Amino acid sequence: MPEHNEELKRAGLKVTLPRVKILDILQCPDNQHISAEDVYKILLEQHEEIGLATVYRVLNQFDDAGIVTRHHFEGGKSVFELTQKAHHDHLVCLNCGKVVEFEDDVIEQRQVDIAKHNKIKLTNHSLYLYGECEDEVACEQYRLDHL
Amino acid sequence: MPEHNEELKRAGLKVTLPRVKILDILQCPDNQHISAEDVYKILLEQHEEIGLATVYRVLNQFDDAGIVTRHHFEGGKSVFELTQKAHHDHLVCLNCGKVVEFEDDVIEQRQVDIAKHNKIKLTNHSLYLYGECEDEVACEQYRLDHL
DNA sequence: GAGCTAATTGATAATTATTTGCAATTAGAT
DNA sequence: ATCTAATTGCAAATAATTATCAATTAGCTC
Ligand SMILES: [Mn+2]
Ligand SMILES: [Mn+2]
Ligand SMILES: [Zn+2]
Ligand SMILES: [Zn+2]
Repeated sequence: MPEHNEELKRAGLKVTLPRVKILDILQCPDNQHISAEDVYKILLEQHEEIGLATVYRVLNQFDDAGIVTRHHFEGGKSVFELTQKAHHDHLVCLNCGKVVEFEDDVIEQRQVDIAKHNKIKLTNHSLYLYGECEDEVACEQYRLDHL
Repeated sequence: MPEHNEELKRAGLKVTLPRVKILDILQCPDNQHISAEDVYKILLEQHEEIGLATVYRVLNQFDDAGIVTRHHFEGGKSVFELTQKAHHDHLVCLNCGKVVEFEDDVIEQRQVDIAKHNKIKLTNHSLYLYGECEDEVACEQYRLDHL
């Protein structure tokens, strides 16, 4: 019933429980910029019997269909987010993992100019700013969780 | 004798054949932005008996010492380059793998402003522009080599 | 609604990139 | 020359992701 189904059909993908559940998870604000492994963990918490291989497969299909966007933050694993209407780039806190999104027309335009200047047809780009946020609590909590 | 030795000693690393050979390879203009695996292949061609694990270890040590800079271009594997005096970002041709370096003060400054605006202490960033260059020959050759 | 078929899934094995453990080897200090 | 911590090679171990394949379904077709 929900509009999820429409999105899947438009992409030529059958409406299956794994796909709907994964879309549900991506939908949740807490889970923006989430890894395949973390999607899988949430499914386990929800007692959904969906295999990790399926999670990877579905996320790849969503990526191909443009439903999600894949990012490569530092850390080696891919993270995904529902594709937004507008392009944006990211600030990532190296201490607590917090991700802040931003858009900057000046940077975007410069990229176009640089590509043109070098006679390269620009197809896409990735820009990640890494740093340390001021949220002491979040940073500390993250450190505890991750070691 | 060469100034390689100085760089290694300054980093508190013993001057060993693997390290010197790997520096030699990184030195070569053809090998800017090279992966560990490719460094290893070149060592094989040179009939140097250096293990792949050593290549990874040495590159990590060089990275820690700031001797090399690690990049994560699309493709999953890390690529390394000798750390340049000046920071720069990269344009990468998705067809032939060619890498073009560029510096843009406007973009750099904007990044600083954006980080400040979001109250994050900027420590580093990665910016990669992907596209298709006009070098038909190189692009075709690359396709043949990689499939 | 039954039947059909290509798409999908789960479990597991396989890959790829990279790291680790460990015994044997050395660079560089004494 | 001696000594020792650093280094290396090789093999085994990890981590992230993909491929294989038999069993299960979503979405027609009648
Ligand atoms: Mn985002
Ligand atoms: Mn470079
Ligand atoms: Zn933080
Ligand atoms: Zn090219």
